[in-house]
Amino acid sequence: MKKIKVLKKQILQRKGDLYSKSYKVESGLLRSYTIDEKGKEHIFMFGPEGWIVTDYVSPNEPCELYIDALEDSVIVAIEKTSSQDIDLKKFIKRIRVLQNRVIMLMSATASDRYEHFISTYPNIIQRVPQHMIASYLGITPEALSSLKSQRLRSKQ
Amino acid sequence: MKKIKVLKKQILQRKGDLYSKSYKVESGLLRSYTIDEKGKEHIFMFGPEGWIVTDYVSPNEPCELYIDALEDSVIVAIEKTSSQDIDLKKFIKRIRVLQNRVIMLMSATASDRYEHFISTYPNIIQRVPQHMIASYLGITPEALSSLKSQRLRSKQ
DNA sequence: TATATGCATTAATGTAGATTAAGAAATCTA
DNA sequence: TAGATTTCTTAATCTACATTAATGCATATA
Repeated sequence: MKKIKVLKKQILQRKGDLYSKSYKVESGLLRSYTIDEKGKEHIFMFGPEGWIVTDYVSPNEPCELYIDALEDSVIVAIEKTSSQDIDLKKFIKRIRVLQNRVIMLMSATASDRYEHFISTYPNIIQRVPQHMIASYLGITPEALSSLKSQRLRSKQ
Repeated sequence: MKKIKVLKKQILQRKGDLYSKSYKVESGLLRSYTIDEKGKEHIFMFGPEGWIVTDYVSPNEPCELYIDALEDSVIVAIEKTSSQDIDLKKFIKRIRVLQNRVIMLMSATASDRYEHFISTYPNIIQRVPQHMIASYLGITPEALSSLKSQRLRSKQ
């Protein structure tokens, strides 16, 4: 149970790393993401205070995701092998989130996905740049920008 | 451990059901899917022989997915509460599959997703109608059809 | 303080895939 | 066997979002 201070932009884990850990966020904000063949980043998850950010791979498999800090943060690194923290309900919850994400990507418009995002994670929006929200939603920053101004216009 | 015979089109589980089980496929083919607000089906998973098809919700939560049989099948229903079958590696594997699906939906074209599908599940293609493959890929049957003929043309 | 770098917005143009519609082929069912 | 139903294909049109590019602003760095 070691508490670690990390600075904004610090990378905790890279794709391909072995012996990856889980990171419990005490304060600050982490994210996990991939980089595709075209060099484009795709954000999987934002991890604010209280969340656990991890790449769900078995302890000794090479990991799939990058994890870095979006703000200066204090985190606790947890060994994946220590079984006391393997909470099956967390796994199930994560699967449901991912299932839901797949449904959203297949059936909802970018606009719907944005509405869903701001109602689910209202506190995240102020803390991360727009292009990262776009990356999470699976659209370009430009598309998000015009989507937002349409939204404003239609509300007033 | 009860072995059940189910006929094609038989529904094993509906969204909202409580006390859902896991289904191990001995022979035949199952699928899990959702129906969105517009009434459109989205297939999550095809489950041929040897696979376990389940909705990853906690034993007593209402489930999210429909599960039905695409072929006459023989299956074994497994209680979720029986902890002997809770294999963490299976959960992790499922999460990775879903993670990968999210990446694919966000970064790959329909054509890339189709190529990926046929190389990952080559045996499924002959067994299910095209519109279900399309549903799995997140495109319309028409889009899949034209995509296939383009593919043929470019190969010969 | 000046200059570079990152970020958000807007507009024009392009394109993947949706929608609609119609017809042919295959499969089911009476 | 005949009609109904499901499946697949093709083609025309439409639209959501990508791409490209230009501009303004904020933040970082020398």
